[in-house]
Amino acid sequence: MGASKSASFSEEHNEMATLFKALSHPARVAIVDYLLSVNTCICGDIVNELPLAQPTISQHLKELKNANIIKGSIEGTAICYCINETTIEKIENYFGVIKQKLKSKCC
Amino acid sequence: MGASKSASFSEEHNEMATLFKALSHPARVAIVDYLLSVNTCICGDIVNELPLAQPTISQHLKELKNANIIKGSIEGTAICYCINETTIEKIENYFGVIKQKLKSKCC
DNA sequence: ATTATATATCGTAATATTGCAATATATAAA
DNA sequence: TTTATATATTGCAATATTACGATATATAAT
Repeated sequence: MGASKSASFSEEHNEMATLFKALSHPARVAIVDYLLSVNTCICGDIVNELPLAQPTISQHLKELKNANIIKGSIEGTAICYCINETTIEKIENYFGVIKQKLKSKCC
Repeated sequence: MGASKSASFSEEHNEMATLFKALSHPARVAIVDYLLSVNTCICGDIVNELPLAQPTISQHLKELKNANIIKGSIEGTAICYCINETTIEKIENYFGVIKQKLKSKCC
C-alpha cells in the first residue's frame, strides 16, 4: 500500500493531522509568517517574497485555504489573503490542552 | 523537481515545518494522544492500540523521535516512550506569538 | 474589442511518504 | 544455550507531494 489509512483513525486525530500537514512545508510556514508580518491582508505579492514560481505559490495557498488556515477574498483582479484566526486558535488550544495534561505527569 | 526546496527557506521556517510534518499523520497524532492519556511513560503497547502493523508503528515512532516530539528510553527488552515537553512548549509558544501578532491586526 | 495583469489549473517529472511481510537484533527467561 | 518477547531494519509496492512550464480564466484599463 502507501495510502494513509486515515479512515482507521478518529475524526479529531484526522482533523489535527490535516492542520499540521498544511503547515508541514517551509513555504507554507513562510507564507503564514509573511501574512502576519504585514499589517493588513495582502494582495498576493507573496510570489515576490518567496523563491518559488507563481503556480507553486498558488498551489501552496490553495492547501492553506483548504485547511482553513488562511482566507482569501477577491479584490478586483487580485486576491487578498489573511490568516483565519479561528483555526489558529483551534491549534493553539490543542497545545494548551496538551500542556495541561502534561502537568499531571512524570517522565 | 519534486523535492522540497528547503534550502531556500529560513532556519526557523524549516524547523517549524519539520515539527508540523512529524504531526501531519493521524497515526502520529494518535500516538501523542495515547502517550498523554496514560499516566506514565508506556512501554510500547502502542501496537495494540492502533490499527497498524508493528513495523509501521515503529516507523512512526522513529519520526516522532527524530523530531524530538517524543523520547524513548530502553527498559530491558522494551522501550518506554513519553512526550518531550520542551518541544511541545516550543510549538505552543509559536502559536502564542502568532496569537499576539494577530491581536494588532484587522482582517 | 484589445491588451495588460493577477491568479488558477493542467500535465508531468522527480521525489517522498505510507504500509507491511520478512527478517534482523537484542535482552530476558528457562 | 535455547526460547520467548520486544523493537528495529530492509525491501518494495502503492500512493502522495512538490515544483514548474504551458496554458486557461477573469477582471481592469485602454
